[in-house]
Amino acid sequence: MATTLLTIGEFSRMTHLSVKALRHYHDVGILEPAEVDPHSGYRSYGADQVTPAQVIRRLRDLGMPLDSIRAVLRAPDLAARNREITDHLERMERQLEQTQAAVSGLRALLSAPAPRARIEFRTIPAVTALAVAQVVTVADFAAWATEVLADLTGALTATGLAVAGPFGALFPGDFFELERSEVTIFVPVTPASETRVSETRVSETRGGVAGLPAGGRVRLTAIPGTEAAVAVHDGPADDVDRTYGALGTVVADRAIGVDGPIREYYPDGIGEAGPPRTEVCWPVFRTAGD
Amino acid sequence: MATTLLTIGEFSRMTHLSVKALRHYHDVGILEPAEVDPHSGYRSYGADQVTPAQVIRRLRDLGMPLDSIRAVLRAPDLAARNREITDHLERMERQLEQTQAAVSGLRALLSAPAPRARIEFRTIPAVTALAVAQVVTVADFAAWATEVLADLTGALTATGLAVAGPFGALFPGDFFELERSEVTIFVPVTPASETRVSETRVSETRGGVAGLPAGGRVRLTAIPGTEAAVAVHDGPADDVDRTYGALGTVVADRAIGVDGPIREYYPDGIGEAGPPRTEVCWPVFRTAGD
DNA sequence: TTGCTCCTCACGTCACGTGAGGTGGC
DNA sequence: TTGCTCCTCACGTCACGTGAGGTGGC
Repeated sequence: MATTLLTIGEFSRMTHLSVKALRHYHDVGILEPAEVDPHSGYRSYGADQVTPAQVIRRLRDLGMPLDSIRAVLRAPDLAARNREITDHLERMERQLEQTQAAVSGLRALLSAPAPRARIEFRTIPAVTALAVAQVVTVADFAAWATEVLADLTGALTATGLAVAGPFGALFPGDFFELERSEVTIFVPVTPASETRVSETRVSETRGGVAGLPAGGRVRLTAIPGTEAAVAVHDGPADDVDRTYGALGTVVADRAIGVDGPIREYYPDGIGEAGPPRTEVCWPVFRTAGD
Repeated sequence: MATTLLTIGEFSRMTHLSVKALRHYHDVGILEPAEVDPHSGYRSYGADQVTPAQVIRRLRDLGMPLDSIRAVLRAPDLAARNREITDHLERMERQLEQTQAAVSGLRALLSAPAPRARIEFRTIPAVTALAVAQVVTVADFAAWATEVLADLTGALTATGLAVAGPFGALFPGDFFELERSEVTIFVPVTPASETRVSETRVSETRGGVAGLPAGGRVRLTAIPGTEAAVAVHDGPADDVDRTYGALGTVVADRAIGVDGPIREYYPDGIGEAGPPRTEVCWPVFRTAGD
């Protein structure tokens, strides 16, 4: 039974998709016309393609990229289809949260003066830590950090190591400059006596710790010490750049910045209960005046 | 007093804007470095540029285009600045509403079968109407329609003409195909006897009606009649394409579509109280079987 | 001197929109 | 035959990201 065929113009009027969009969807294989005249190139659409076209229109209205739409349309079953869609809705939700944070952050920025960060200089000792290091982008950092925290918490239990300080993270300079670099999240531990090793030994024996799964990404690592100018950021994570700005200004004015990753510590722990405080540590070379 | 100068890398770390973004903002004149070395091209930023940079970051997080950000930064006073920002927030709000409509529309589309539109064939007579015709895009239509309805309501009062039927709109085919065309919104009226004129006369004397402001866009116009297949859409405006699809399918199957604009009538009036019903009228050439 | 930072093109991305220039079908 | 619909390039949009290839500064 041949279904009624429609010209691209008729099909456009019926679906409220522009002719240009329909041709594009053909080009990228998202909505192939039922027939294409081999001589003239004229496209013909079937009446049964109206519903798929309407689905496409709504997914585009949701801001879903064409690649994801293709995945939805070609999903082998309802579960896979729903996964694609809910994944996208979650992405949108995260974006909405970011937008809301930007609104309130902007209000704060325009109404309040720049926070004159209270800055202290601190000597941070080297420690042994359970750590995960991976190349991530700024955009992916929050989601990645959540996973890593779960892994580190699991590793603490598995190894029985005692926590020796707050969770922290190392950000190489180019993480902010390129929006992508190898970030380390760590939790300092007191190694049990039988696993206590020199820093060198630790680096050499990465992963060779009882309780750490061999294939996992958590490693027992040496986190180097540093001298740093430290400011506490008390507020939403999205506004941490204000503290970076205030801290960087002071360092540029009054101290000698040195190489080495910027680090953050989370002294309140990291839970879902409101924004935790963040200690931002900017490596410096201390002079007598500090 | 010279403010501390920072390299682009330092400035990037302090503001969490990527180096590439900073160079781009320089290129398009949104954030000019305090100094540029004429020999090496090296950019230097002042510590006092950190706050503007943070504002830019938040406006970008709000999805504000760079042109609007430039307008915000160069606004002569707080009122102008706030106007730019609230304008953008309103655009975002409208987009959010559309997204929500898409979510519920998608749910309906995936769960319920295509509405088997109840279709009737109707002969629509020519009428005289107060009307506004203007080239608009699909994206702008809703906002534009709201304005026009206010104008038409005002014109009804001003002229004292009696309403002779529900509000309606004419959409040429290429409105959907190109997403932009001349749309007409109208309200049929019974001309007072002294202004009653033949259709031809009406066309010739556009605007020459007592009470209509000469410079306004409302005109007394003849709306031609037509024969049409009609389906009623009962639901959100964003889902009207479902009725278009069902109606177009029936027309393609069972009748002879003819030229002429698609029209919509709004028999419940157009208020803020929930989605009004929409009669969608598709021009056809009737045959004996209908 | 090495290695790091910074520089400038030139091109890619994404989902189409905007013409230009031409042809098919009633 | 006219005029409308449809066709295919080729290029533009927007806010940068991604290299390539090269230079400055400590």
